[in-house]
Amino acid sequence: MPSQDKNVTEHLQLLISKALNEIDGVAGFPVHLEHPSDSANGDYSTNIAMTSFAAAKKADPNFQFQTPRLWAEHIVSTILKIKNQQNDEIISEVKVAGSGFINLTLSSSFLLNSLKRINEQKTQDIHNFQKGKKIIVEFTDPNPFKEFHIGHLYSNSVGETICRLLATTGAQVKRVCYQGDVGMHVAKSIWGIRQKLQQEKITLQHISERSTSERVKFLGQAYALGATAYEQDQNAQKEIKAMNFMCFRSAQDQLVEREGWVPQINYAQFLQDVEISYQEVKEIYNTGRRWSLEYFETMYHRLGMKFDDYYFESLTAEFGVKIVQEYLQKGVFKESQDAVIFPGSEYGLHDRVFINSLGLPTYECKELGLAPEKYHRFPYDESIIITGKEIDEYFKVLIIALKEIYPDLGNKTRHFSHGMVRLPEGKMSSRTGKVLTAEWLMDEAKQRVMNIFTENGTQLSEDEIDATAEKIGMAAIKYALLKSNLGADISFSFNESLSFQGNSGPYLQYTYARCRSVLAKAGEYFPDLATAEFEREELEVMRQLYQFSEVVEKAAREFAPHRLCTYLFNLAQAYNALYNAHSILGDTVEPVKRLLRLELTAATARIIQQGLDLLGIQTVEKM
RNA sequence: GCACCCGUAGUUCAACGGAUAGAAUAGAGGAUUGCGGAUCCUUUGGUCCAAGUUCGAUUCUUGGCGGGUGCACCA
Repeated sequence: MPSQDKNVTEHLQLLISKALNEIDGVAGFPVHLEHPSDSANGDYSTNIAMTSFAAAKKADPNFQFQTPRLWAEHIVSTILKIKNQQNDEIISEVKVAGSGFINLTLSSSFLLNSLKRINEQKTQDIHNFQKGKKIIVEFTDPNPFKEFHIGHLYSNSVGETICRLLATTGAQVKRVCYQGDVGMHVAKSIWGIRQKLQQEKITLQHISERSTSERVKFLGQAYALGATAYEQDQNAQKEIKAMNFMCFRSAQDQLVEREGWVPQINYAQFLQDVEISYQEVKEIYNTGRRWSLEYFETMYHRLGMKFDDYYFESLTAEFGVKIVQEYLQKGVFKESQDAVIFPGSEYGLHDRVFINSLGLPTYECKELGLAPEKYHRFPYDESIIITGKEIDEYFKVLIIALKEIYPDLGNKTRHFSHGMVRLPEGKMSSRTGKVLTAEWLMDEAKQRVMNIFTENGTQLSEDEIDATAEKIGMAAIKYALLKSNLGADISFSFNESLSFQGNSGPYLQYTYARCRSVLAKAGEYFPDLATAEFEREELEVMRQLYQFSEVVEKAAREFAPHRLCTYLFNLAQAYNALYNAHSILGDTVEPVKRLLRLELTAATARIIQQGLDLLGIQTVEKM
């Protein structure tokens, strides 16, 4: 007897393969199984008869089957023969349908067994096909001194889910965040801070005493001030450029002090006739940077995740410059118009600047320094980088360059991108100040939940309301971000994304809470499932339940969290339909049915909880 | 102009080359003297266009049309 339901799909594939081996001309033919969209066509379906028809006809001169359908009948009879030989009780029916599909229906004993199994285990087993594999995943990547906006929230939600999916397949996952703590955006902020301190006649110390979000608000205003001045005031522009060099230098100084690093760039040359005090800029820089990073931590905490390590551009800049200079000598890079470029056009892509004409590293150069540094700290088997899709083109060039320099690291690196967060009002911009911050969105979602509590009533006590509203609001946001395919843009209209009806995070939480409520009312019971005739709604729930581990594995393999969302929603729908059609605890319900339905309720709750957890979403017992 | 991504109900999204293209939402109509009505049921409505490959194309190829993003010293 084969293992019951460790992996049904593989078991069925094996069964069909055995049958094919007994038929001339199709031995070893790949068997493809799928779940028919209409359950009237069974639980599994294979198109093997259609795909192998031509080959079988060619291989056998005495081929006697006129159509794929007749050919399918022949395969089915062989499958049934094997099934009887090995006393297979997993499938109850195998038959031909349509133009030659072979449909397989799972037996009720199999379905009952998998139901039982789900409820016996605290967490469901997922095939650990990546056991021991070390995977480093970079995501979110907000820039210190700037807003943590909803694009970062999107990247964070996607990244965290990917990490959880990879971990559940056995991988050892390292979550890392890479942050742009140097560059013009930082210099603009510093200029703005200095200006504001002078205007408002206050010191950094005064701001330090304010709350984290107050400080961040201050930084945001400072950036806006600096950005505007940069465009309108030539003198300010000159000062900002100087401050930029000072920031780089400050980071370099630290590296020199800490590990005796040999400076790669002489920043002093850019600072000869500058009147601004390096010490002053350095202090503003270090303080503002710290405020920002502290603020980001509060965001990660609220999002329910934690990074294992952080990388900064100030560091990778130095590393990158060293690498580029070394490989310029070796001919990987070229000089062009006083800059150092990677000739991507020779690889069918486009050229990119790695060191600009002033001798400063660009983002590309820094990223090149990042790869070996990541490997140095965590010798990975695979490196995943998740970003918005606006840098797709650039990443293609970067990975080619990486492969030229460190073939091993280059081959281990994969870039995944998600779409843009589109708003009805147009694209987000930090310059026009029309940024939607993650914090604002999370507060807004929470407030909407509070409003629903007020309107519809709630079963929660006063002191539970706040924490629960937070969980439901977060569920609404994360689910809205994760439920569709990663490639396309997300349209973020509030009424759609924060709707708590239909295909939403709160719908799943509601279903979970409903299940828990039923189980609490049922009190203690002893599962003793007996095979009986199933109602249609009961059958539909069971047909969803056994697929959980399969769906999770697929979502992990394909980096497609939306598959898990779709699955959980289908399960919840099937359960709610059962709930509405049949009584569970009513007096007239037969004991056998009561037990079955309670087991279905318990399993649904478990699967929803585990599934939502993989999406980084918490369940609530009451709402 | 060139490159990449994307065109599916009014809207937001599914569909590993498979069967009658599924959901949600909006619209219309309904359901509880019961376990949570943030639920459920019924109904209206769709593959941008044209060729090609295939037993079979929303999916693959080519060409249009439409949208997004990017195209050297920002990240």
